[in-house]
Order: sequence, then structure tokens, then C-alpha cells
Amino acid sequence: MNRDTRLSDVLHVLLHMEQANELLTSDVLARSMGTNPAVFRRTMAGLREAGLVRSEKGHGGGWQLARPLYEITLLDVYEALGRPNLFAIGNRSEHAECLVEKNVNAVMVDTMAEAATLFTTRFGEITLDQIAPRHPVSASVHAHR
Amino acid sequence: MNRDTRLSDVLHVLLHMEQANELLTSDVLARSMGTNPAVFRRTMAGLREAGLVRSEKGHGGGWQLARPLYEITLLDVYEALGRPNLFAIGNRSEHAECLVEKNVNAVMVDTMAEAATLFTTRFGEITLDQIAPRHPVSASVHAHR
DNA sequence: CGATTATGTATCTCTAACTGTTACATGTGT
DNA sequence: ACACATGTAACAGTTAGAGATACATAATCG
Repeated sequence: MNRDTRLSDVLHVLLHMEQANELLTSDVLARSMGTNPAVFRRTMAGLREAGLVRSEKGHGGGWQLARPLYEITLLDVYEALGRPNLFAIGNRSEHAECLVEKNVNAVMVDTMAEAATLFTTRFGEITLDQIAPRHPVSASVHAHR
Repeated sequence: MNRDTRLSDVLHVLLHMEQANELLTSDVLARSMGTNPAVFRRTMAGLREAGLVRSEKGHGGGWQLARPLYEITLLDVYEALGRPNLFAIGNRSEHAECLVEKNVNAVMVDTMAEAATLFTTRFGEITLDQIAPRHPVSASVHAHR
């Protein structure tokens, strides 16, 4: 089971977008994310709808942040991605008749709910400027693979 | 990404094994788990090696618990399954050069480590008898699908 | 206006991980 | 011997997600 790296990928790109301080195209940003422009746009669509970033079409178009880093929490980004599933484990059937299965499910669901709360709490506490390196790494966006 | 239901499945079967109080075959238990005997054996191999259950070959063979329910924690079962991956999210690359990526990874890794600790703590606190219904549901193992 | 450049998105293909399946060797009791 | 059960390797099938392609839409430049 491969992990969903979208949150990590998007955070990465957002920080680079801030450092660039100019419009960057899907083509450039997708390379920085290690993918292709269509996947990049698909991934960023939610962030645009959530008002975290802006995109402009046509000549000289591209992407930029719609808010300063300190006004974006990890939770904002996570939710803009559509709150992707956090866990790789779960119950096979949700509505069980069997009393044993009900009890087993309850334990799993409770623990996962507690862990999910932990995630959203932590994510809500962290703003993107807290992740940004103090001193800009580089003025240009570069690929990492 | 489909969820790994092995922990839930195995807990379910273990509780039924206890209620039966006799050797049950892979064939019967696999049905109760909603799969086939080979998958069942593959899944239970770790539990046998961990000493949570015993299996016997040949005529009249099958599976039984090797310990009472109150001496088995969910953590024991989870570890016997090989500590399957808990999370559906993660970082794309683990050893990044880029300082931005390093920071992003650190946040993700920290939060996931904290959540993992929560899981193992909760799992370690719960013994199987705490999940078992007070009064036996049924003397026979039955399928649920 | 037309050419160019960029996003928006539907649709299809590809792939990797896992489950399911089959086959057969090994062991056990009658 | 024979029947029955586990142990496990090897192969097939499934499927969710990423990757790729195509094309419509929109904005800017000359």
C-alpha cells in the first residue's frame, strides 16, 4: 500500500512558491513536485477553491499564494486537499450484526478517532511560516529527483 | 487505497476461537473471516510464531488460543501481524537535500510518530477479554457476509 | 485579430501492492 | 495406507491511485 504524499508534496511546493515571489507555472511547479502539470493542477484545485492560492491563465500566468504563510495552517492545506484518509488500517465491514465484531470495530474506531483528533490538532497549530527555513534556500524553484 | 483489515479480522476470529473452546479448522475460521483457508493461514502465521495461538496438523487438527484472552493485548496481536503500517499518508522522499523538504518531512514524521505512540499505547492497554461480549454470542462460529 | 501560452478538466492507460487462488509438500491420527 | 489438516510457494486477479493525453477555455502579446 503506497502512501498518499499529496500533503507533503503540496506543503513543499507552497513554501517554494512563497520564496519565488512571482507567478510560477504548473510546468515548473510540477517538476519541483516530481510529477507532471496535469497532476499538479488536479492536486492544487482544492487549494484554489479554498482560497489558499490563486492561479492565472494565459501569457505570464501561473500560481501564487493568496495569503501570507503565517495565515495558512497545515490543517487548512489538509482540508483543502479534501481531508484525505489518514489511516492504512480499518474494519472490513462497518455495520456488523455480530456482537464480537461490533466490539472490535468500536475499539478500532475509537482509537482512530483519537488519533485523527491528534492529527488535526497538531496540523491546526502549525502555520506554514513555522516550516519555512529562516533564510531563503534559493530564489528559484528546483527539482529534487 | 484500501484499508488493511487484518488486525480487525484477526481480533474477530480470536474471540470466536475462545468461545468455541475446541479446535477449529482454517476452513471454518477463514469463512468467519470472509476469506479462504490459505489467506487465513498466511495471516495467522505470525500469531503462531508469537505464541498467541497453536495450530495442529492432521486428523482433528485446527487452531486454538495458546493463552487466555486476558493475557493477550491488542498490541500483542498488532505486533504478531508484523506491525503493519498505520498511516495512509507520508513523505515522498525520505532523505531530502532541500531544506524546505526537510522541514516538511520533520513535521509529518513528528506528528505520525506521536500518533503511532498513541496507537501502541491504547493497543497495549486493551486485552482481548475486554472486547469479548460478557455472555457468549453463540457456541458456533458463523460467517458474516 | 490571430498566435502563443497557460490553466481546467475529462478520459484513458499504466502500475504497484494486495488479495485471492491453486498446487503441492509435510505432518498426524485412524 | 488413507484421509484430513496445516505450511507455504507461486501464480492470477483486482483495484485504487498516479501518470499521460487531449482538448476546451482564457488571457496576453504582437
